[in-house]
Formats: sequence, C-alpha cells, structure tokens
Amino acid sequence: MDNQDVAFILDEIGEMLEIEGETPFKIRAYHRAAHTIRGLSEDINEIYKDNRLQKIPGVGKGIAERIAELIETGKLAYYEELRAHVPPGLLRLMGIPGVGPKKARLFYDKLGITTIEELLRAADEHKLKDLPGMGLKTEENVRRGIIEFQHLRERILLSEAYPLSDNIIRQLKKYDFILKASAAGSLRRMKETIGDIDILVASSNLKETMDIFCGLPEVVHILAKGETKSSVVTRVGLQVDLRVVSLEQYGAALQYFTGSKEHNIHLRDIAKKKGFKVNEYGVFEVKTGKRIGGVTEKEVYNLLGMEWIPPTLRENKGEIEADIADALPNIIELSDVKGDLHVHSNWSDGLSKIEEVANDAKKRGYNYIAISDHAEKLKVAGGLTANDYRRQWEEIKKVNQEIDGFVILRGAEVNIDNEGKVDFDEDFLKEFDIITASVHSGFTQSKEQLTKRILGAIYNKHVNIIGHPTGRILGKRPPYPLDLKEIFKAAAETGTFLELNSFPDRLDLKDDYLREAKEMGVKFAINTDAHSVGQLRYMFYGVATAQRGWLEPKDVLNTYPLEEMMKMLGK
DNA sequence: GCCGTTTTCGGCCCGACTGTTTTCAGTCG
Repeated sequence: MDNQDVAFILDEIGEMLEIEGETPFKIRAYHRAAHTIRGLSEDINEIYKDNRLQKIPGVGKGIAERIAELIETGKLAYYEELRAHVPPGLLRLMGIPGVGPKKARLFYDKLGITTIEELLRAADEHKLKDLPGMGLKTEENVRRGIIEFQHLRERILLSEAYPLSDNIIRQLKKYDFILKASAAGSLRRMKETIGDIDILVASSNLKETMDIFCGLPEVVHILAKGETKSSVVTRVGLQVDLRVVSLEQYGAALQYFTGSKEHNIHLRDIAKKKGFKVNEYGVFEVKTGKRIGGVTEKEVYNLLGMEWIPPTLRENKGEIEADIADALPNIIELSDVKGDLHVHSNWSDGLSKIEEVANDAKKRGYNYIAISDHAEKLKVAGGLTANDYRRQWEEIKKVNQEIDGFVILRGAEVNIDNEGKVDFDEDFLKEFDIITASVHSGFTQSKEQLTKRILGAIYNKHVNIIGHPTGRILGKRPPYPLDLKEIFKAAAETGTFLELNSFPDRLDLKDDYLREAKEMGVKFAINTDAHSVGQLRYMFYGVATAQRGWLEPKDVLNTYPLEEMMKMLGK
C-alpha cells in the first residue's frame, strides 16, 4: 500500500460520496487529502509508523483513521461498504462529458446501468429521454459524449499542449478587436500534463471573437458556444475552452482562470475575511458591492494585501502563506541558466555533432555545456569505452579552440549497476570534468535494492550528479520504488547534485519532490538530456518544473558561472 | 471531513452554460 494506492482509494471514496449525494465539503475533504498524499515524497507507511498522519495538510482524525486501517489491514471497511452501494462502473460513467454524479445515479437506479457500453445502448434505444430531468437533447448529448469520450485523449504532455495553445493564441491575436490573449489554467501553471487548454481573451467584440474561435481550422467539434464562454474539441482530441472578458476585467479573469482551483478557494477565503469578494470580473467590496479593482492580476493580489504570485506556484501548497509572510521564493527563470550539463552527441545515441550542439547552446546564451554521452555498459545506447572518450576529448578540445566565449566540458553519463557501482575506475573517472550517474536497468527491483544502488552512486566521490533519479516516463513507466528521504539526505550530505531532467516525458525529479529535497538541503542540476540540437529547448520545461518546485537560482548548479560551478564540482 | 490569535461549532468560492423544471438543477472549471 503506497502513497499512490492510498490516494487512489481516497479519490474513489470522494467520487462515490458524490454519487451518494453527500455534502460537497466532505467530498472535497477526501479529494484534498488524496491530492496532498499523491505529492508526498515520503512513504505514507513511514508517516503512519511515526504517528504523523494528522500532520499531513487536509488529513484530520477521520481520514487518518481510514488510512491507518488501510495500512494495517490492506483493506478498508468503509470503502468496501461504499462499493457495495455504488458499483465501480458508475465512477467511469462520470468520466463522460455531461454526466455527473446525479445522472450516473439516475441511470443506475432507473435502468440498472453500470457500464459505458450499457449506457450507449440505452441511449441508442432512446431509453434515457423519458427519465426525470432528461429529454431528447440531453439523451443525444450523452450519446455523443460517450462517442467523444472514446476519442478524447487522456492528459497530454505539457510539451504537446504548449505549442498548440500558442498557435491558437497567435491566430486570435491577428484580429484588432482581440486586445489581449493568454493561456490560463494548468498550462499557464506549467503542470507536467494537461487535461485541456484554457484560453482567456480580452475583446471588444464578443460575438465575432466566439465565431472566430469556433471556426479555427483545428476545431472539429463545438461542445458549447455562449456569449462569453465556448468549448471545442480539436483535431488531436484535446478540449480547448475560451473565455472572453472586457479589458478592465482581464486581470481578475486571468487570475481566476489560471487557478488552481485550490489556490483560488484559499484566495477568496482570504478576500472574504477582509470584506471583499473576488470573481472573474474583479475585486468587490461586499458591503457596497463596489468594484475596487481587477484590471491586472497584480492589482487583485495587492488589494488582498499580497504580492503577485507566479502562476507556477499557484497550487495552494503554502504559496499564499509564504506571500503573506513576505517569504515567496525568488524562483529561477530560464535566463538564469548558464549551461546544460547533460547532452548527448552522435558519439553515442545522440543525433547531432558536438560542434552543432555547442553552437546552438551558445546561441541560447549559455556559457558552457557538458557532452555527457553514455558509457560502455549501456550497449543499446552505443555506450563509449575509455578509448572512445579519449578520442572524443580530442574533438572537444578542437571545437573549444574554434568557438569563442564558450566552453565544452568533458562529461559522461555512466550507469549505476546492480551493486551501486558505476562504469570505469576512479583513475579514469577523475579525468572527466563532470560525471552524471543514472539507473538504466533493473526497474523492477525492490525498493531496498534500488535505493542502495543510488546511494552507492551518491557516495562515490567522483559522481557529481544523479541523472533522472526516479526513472519515470510519463504515461509509460511509473517511477521505480525508492526511499527518497534517504536519497535526499545522502545527496545533501555529500553535495551530490540531483538532476531535474527536462525531457518532457521525464521531468524527473518532479515538482513536489524538488521542493522536499530542497528543504532537506539538496542542490540540483537542470539538464535537458538532449539527444539532438532541437531538444536543447526542453530546458524551458525543466525550468518551469523547477519553479513549481520552488527552486531558486542558488539551488541550481548550472546557474553559476563556469569557474564557480567547477569549484562546486570540486574541480 | 477539515479547520481555527476573530471560532472546537459553523463555516466551507463563485459563476457560465445547457436543457428542461416556468424558476432551477446539473455539470463544469
């Protein structure tokens, strides 16, 4: 029973309570607890053993007891009881656009429907339209919802959604009456995956704006089209929502639609206590109903006695408290990055020549890169032998002589074997400028063994960086099990940097872990792991993730000038 | 179910769109 299992069950309890018609606050309590637990790096079993469950934000007496039962017995009577009332299939019905807890319950109570297939059949046979609260149109919407649901994509990678959103915004901005346009929602907060794209526009012509949006070439289906809000499905199966406001409402609306939901709830709670009301149209004084601001986001926060909070921090994970205490982090920006320390070349499994990579990196404003090709044990990636590296260093030397104001470092990505040892002996490792060590095999080993392997690499004094520490591939492979607390402790103690791998399907360490590691004194390197010149741009996503992990420039190795950085590496 | 130097009880964010229910419920974000 790990953190993800517990979070999953708490979420399901929340959903079942919705179908049972429970009070929304109780439902939210379960989802909130699940959300927090999902993001913890520390093992929930450890927390339980230390009797600290109720220290977890959103976990009180009730939920702590449920978790304790789950951990002790592997089961939860309350959960089983709910499942007996609410067939699990109903939770899947709620995934259909337009079907919520009430309709799911209705379909089950009146027609005994528990699966999406049964629901589609019932819709085809027109059995839904005569149910209370239903009609022909709703029946058709449910039917279409099911068909679309089957085509609608799961959450997609940020790196996929971002260009799509950019493209739509660019098209909208061509029109004079569209005064401002921006992404909002999870995309603006730069979450690692995106469920749908939210776009906000300030326009002087509502109707025309909606027509243009719904008529974009990417749009294959219009879900809703109103005066100020429309939803469409695009060719790639992603939903895009557009909200249109006036120029003077833009700041409040941008704040509102950027979320997160939890951040906004907290913010409006603060507003309420100060006698204000915040909605997408502005900040209002409750007593008089008078609008007192909302032209810019900054104004919204300032009126509540706060500083503007960067979107990447708006997850209600302490940023509001930090803001009030005047203790917001000075988060890292892309422009702080002075180099990329994990780049592959065509010497191993990369596509680009060292020279091409260096020139592109220089163009990005970097001062240095480390060519860190795979070492020999990773045969599938064309790993280099000691002799190969020596020949590669000749080439690096040559390119270094040809290129001004820029330095290519001699790096390697070595493998951590089953015993925690890495390729090559000490004498040879010493000759590199920088060594990154990564796990590339044995993902199914036990938590103890995997932790021991990585600790072995951390305590190796020639290893500077641990590459993609948890090994996850978003949408493909879960992180391998690790005792992260032990790893963070060892990394802090030895001054070993943990990588934030910027590859869009890795983003490893992830945001929550970065923050916990930072609090334990760990330092990081944000690298792209680029296998071609074009992939150097992924630094953008790495830095965004670093922001979400509250990292500041001083926490990140490759924000330091070359000389200082080399000193930090002990060179 | 959680939470609290304004509270251990009484709060808990707020509004748009849709369809059907002639005044609002359900869904969504």
